[in-house]
Amino acid sequence: MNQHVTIDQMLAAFEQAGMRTTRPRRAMAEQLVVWGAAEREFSSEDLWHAVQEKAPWVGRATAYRTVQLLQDLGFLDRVTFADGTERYHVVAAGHGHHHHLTCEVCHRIVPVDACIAPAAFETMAQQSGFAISGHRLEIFGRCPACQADSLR
Amino acid sequence: MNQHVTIDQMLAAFEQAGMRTTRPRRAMAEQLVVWGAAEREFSSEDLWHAVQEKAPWVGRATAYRTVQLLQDLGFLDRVTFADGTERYHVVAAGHGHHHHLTCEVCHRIVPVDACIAPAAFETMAQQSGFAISGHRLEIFGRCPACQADSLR
DNA sequence: CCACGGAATGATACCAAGTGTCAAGAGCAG
DNA sequence: CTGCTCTTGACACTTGGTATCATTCCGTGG
Repeated sequence: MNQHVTIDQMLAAFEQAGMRTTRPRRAMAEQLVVWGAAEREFSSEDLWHAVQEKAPWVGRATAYRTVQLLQDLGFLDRVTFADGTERYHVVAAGHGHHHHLTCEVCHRIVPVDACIAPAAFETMAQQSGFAISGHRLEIFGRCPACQADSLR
Repeated sequence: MNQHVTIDQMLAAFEQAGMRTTRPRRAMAEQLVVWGAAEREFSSEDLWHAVQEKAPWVGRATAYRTVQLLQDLGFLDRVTFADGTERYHVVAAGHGHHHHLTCEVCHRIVPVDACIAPAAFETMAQQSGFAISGHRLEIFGRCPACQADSLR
């Protein structure tokens, strides 16, 4: 469990979705695997810049399109930080429903399993009449390293 | 309870915070009270446009500044919708900690009291070592009216 | 009632992030 | 290899928000 995603998995997902495995997509998958292993978060713009160092011919629009795509395919998670910025990170393979605890200083991300009780959803659905389809939970804090830093 | 905010309350809050009750702020407070009563959500840009009809001399920057300010003062809540857009709405007076259930079609907002159990925060704090400082929970669904619409 | 100091404003320029368009390029099936 | 079509790259454009700064106008103290 908590295995990091491989390039082959991403490319296979493209094929399976009836999409082509093109050179730009391979280049970006490579970069994302690296960032996934390092558990680093990034914006679409970041991805574009990083990929350009290895493959300068990749266009900006393509980077944005690919991030959108990989998000839809479930390889990327959009995470909101305490300062309101939104970035992405590579979701670990075989990781089910979870949310994110993020450091408001260094932006480190820790997945957490905690969530609202299903019964609570049931209750609010009945009280409001809504058909509930999804939710997002973001938890903010300061990671151990940044707590230590602020004491100095 | 669940009383809507009045213009006087907003202006009093400005004074109490050592800020001036200027003409633009009055104009925006008026608009916000209307939207608050109608439980309508809006962006900073929306506010600017709306206020301009009554007070064309109000500048864009001022609208943005005022929204930021009122958010800090606790009169406005930032709400995230299912499509990822972020907008504001006037928080009802005397309403404590709560989250939002939003309609993914018409953007209607319903406040809900449900939240994570304090014990769960305790657990994740201990497991991760983080000092937890805050959180955001957004719940998405389809309101009764929009469910009915989609059947037609 | 007036005058003054500084907060607040409005105009404008600017910036970052993301989208739409479309001709050209390149997977992949046959 | 060939051709169809998905995908791309370039770039103009839009949107949403911020920085700057001279000018305005609150609100206090006289």
